[in-house]
Amino acid sequence: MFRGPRRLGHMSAGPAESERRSGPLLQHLARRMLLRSESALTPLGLRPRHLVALTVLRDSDGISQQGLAGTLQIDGTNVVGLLNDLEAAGLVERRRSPEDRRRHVVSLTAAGTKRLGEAECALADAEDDVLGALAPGERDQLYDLLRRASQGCATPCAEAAVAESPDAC
Amino acid sequence: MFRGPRRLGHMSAGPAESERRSGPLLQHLARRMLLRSESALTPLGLRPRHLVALTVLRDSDGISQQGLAGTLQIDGTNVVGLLNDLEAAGLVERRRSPEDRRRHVVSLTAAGTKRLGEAECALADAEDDVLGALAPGERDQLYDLLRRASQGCATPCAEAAVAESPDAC
DNA sequence: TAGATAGTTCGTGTAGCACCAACTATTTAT
DNA sequence: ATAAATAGTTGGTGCTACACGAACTATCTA
Repeated sequence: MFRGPRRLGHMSAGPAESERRSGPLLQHLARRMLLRSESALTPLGLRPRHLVALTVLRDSDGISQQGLAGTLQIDGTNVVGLLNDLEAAGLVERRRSPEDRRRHVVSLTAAGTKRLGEAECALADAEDDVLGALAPGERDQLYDLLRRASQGCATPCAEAAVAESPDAC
Repeated sequence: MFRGPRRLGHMSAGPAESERRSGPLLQHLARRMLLRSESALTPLGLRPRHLVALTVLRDSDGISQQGLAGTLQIDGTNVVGLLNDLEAAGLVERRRSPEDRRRHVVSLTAAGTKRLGEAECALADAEDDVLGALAPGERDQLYDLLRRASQGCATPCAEAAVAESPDAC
């Protein structure tokens, strides 16, 4: 039962169409993409999470490990292992920061940039598969939105949850 | 070393800017969203994965469990547990299909639709946090793209990987 | 000189899955 | 009618990607 019309214009409690959240869809599509990416990346010796790190590093080169932990939102101790992988493969470089010698400045190597490019080529099929319903222009649009969102919350996100908005929800 | 300009217009192997893939960014943002969603959903007795299922169910009501497994791309045996959770909470319903009585037709209950709406409200802060760099109109645009992509690969995706395209990559 | 901070290593725990086996109910093929 | 396939369920094992804690070094700051 209840397969009827979903009363779009309901007035009080029902969430208007505009109340829809991207979160669950983001997770859904990310998972689908993840599954297809794994096999595509294996020949390159990379895991999806490595690609995420490399992608983030391309946009924020010279970040500290702590900064990377903040951006990726994973624990610092796990960043170590992730970077160990990438550095062992010669894709990233850890250099001591001249200003604060406790810090490691992480950056892509030339090989890392190259490998990232190869990986993106290898992901073409996966993307065709998952985003097949979108026209090429729309995919560009999507990429643009994702990238801007990603850069926008580069680091500061972590403690912004205090803002008290009188949301009508 | 090699911090110099990244030779964007390189001619042969280097991936043009247009070769960028959404996959890694999708994963990145999905993770950020996931982390914030967990705490927001706890008071509602839901996990992020439940929200994904409910969201998918809203768009493909009356799907079979196998169909759901295909859409979510998780093993059928795990779908059982997921639906057990949701059914125990009264949010979804399993009815035997009249045409094929082996099948369970899964659909949102009224309570499920309501809870999903509440959850979407609860996710407002998380979304503000993660998609804060996007203007409201852009968020709508993003949602629209994600949803269309999601519906586009509803089920058939699984075995489409055979298409042989002469990609120049 | 003492304490904080960045990174490292090791170790434990957990959630979300995949995957296998065995079973029931039901449908389809022979 | 009987066999084989299919949808779902249950229970179990194992893996991966993390979180989180403890202990340590090097370095910076008070």
